Amino acid sequence: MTSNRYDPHTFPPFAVTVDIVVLTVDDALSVLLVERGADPFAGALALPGGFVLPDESVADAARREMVEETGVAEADLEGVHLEQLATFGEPHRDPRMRVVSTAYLALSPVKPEPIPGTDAAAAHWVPVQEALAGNLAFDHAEILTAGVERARAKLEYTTLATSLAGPEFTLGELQHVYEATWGCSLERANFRRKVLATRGFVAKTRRRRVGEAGGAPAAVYRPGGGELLVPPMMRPKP
Amino acid sequence: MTSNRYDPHTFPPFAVTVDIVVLTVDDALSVLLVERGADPFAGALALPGGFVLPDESVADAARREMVEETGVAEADLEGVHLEQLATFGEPHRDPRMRVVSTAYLALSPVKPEPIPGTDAAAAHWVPVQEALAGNLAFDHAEILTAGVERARAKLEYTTLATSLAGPEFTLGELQHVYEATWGCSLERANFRRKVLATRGFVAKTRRRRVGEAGGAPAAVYRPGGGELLVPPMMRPKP
DNA sequence: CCAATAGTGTCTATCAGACAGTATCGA
DNA sequence: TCGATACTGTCTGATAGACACTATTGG
Repeated sequence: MTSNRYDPHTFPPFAVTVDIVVLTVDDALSVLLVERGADPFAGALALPGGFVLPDESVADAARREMVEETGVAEADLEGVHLEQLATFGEPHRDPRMRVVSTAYLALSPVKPEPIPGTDAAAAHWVPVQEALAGNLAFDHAEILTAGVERARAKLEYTTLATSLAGPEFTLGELQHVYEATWGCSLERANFRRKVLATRGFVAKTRRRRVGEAGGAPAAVYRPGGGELLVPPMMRPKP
Repeated sequence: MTSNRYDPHTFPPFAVTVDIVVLTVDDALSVLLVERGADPFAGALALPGGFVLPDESVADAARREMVEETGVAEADLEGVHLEQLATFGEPHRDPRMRVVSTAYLALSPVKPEPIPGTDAAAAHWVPVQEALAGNLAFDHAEILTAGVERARAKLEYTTLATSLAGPEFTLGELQHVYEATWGCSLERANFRRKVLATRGFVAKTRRRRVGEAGGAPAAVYRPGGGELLVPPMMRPKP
């Protein structure tokens, strides 16, 4: 290790930012995007994010931006799963300067309403498919793709779908989270068997709920406390 | 998005580095560490790494450090699997200045010999268990733990074990890679059945090889080209 | 009544765990 | 010969896929 390589006086200066892929399941899997006001990419859609502050950890910056830019109430952050996704560090990914950005993945059961008068006012939900078909700013299409892939993979071997389904949900809703995220349909009976047979996946409440389209009232469940799904939920081929 | 947040003239400057967790399987799962010459942590063991240069991507920096600090010949990099692990950005992880480090995970089939007269001269292989029991510099114990966890998980659902077993290997050697990485023993017959039944995992060569401890000559295999293992290789509980 | 959703039961193919048994090397 | 490793075969239990059937709601 040559000495100059760690010399604090000669280090090459970088800007470090966080970008957040906030996903939720409505009808389709959707991502929260903000409209850029200034160049470059003025008017284009971008992931919410911003600079890491000098005395703040990268993870703290991600949590702060969640509150500032997405309108998630600080109290609601409890129910939102937030994890580090990957770091993007191509030299010219931002045309103005050298910026290294650490992307985070957030899975939110609710759709926080953009709050007028705040940074979050420019935010709105866009179906992922639509977002990737349009032109996102910077390399945010690549980041979004990585986020969606991570979410899809994690539904296989963790109980994270319960984070997307909300604090309370029916098995039908939980199945819809899987189907919207994976973009395929699952056998109802087999899905139920798998979920109920996996210890710690879901916990039954005493209540039942009637869906919007009628049908028999469904039992209401809560997340079961477990984290891992072994063996994993199988994902169909096509 | 407030305008000052992206003002190139007011951004908080950070140093960005890469740290590399190079793993190989000898008798035990081992990691390449370098002895630090200067404070802080002078004399302590650390992961190889260094600054990202101003015109270099973070991934390129990782590849460059692999060559400069680990003694892997540039040509041998072909056979080494290198992937981004995670980014560590606590404010005081380096006591001298604000450093954000992106960790990479490298899986190498060979043990590159430290080359005298280069940065790699200070490098040597240490069993992972031993490395974690000692005192690594900075937050490198945390980074190493993350690397080992990633490697263990990836052996389950990818064919990456073939990267650790080398360009050519016997099924016994491949099984040893799993056992050393997971720290458990597997049923020989079931392991063989799983590996051979998975398309694209291994490809048979015409040759056979006799092991060090005698025994019948084993068929020699090459990596089979596939990436994913579906369904995954099951990992025993204890 | 019908449409739609919730919930249950069952048959079958697949696959992992366990273990027995044979074959082939070096010493 | 023995010890060690390579390789094959088989039984069993667990589980996923497919599908049929019943139950309960709203309209």
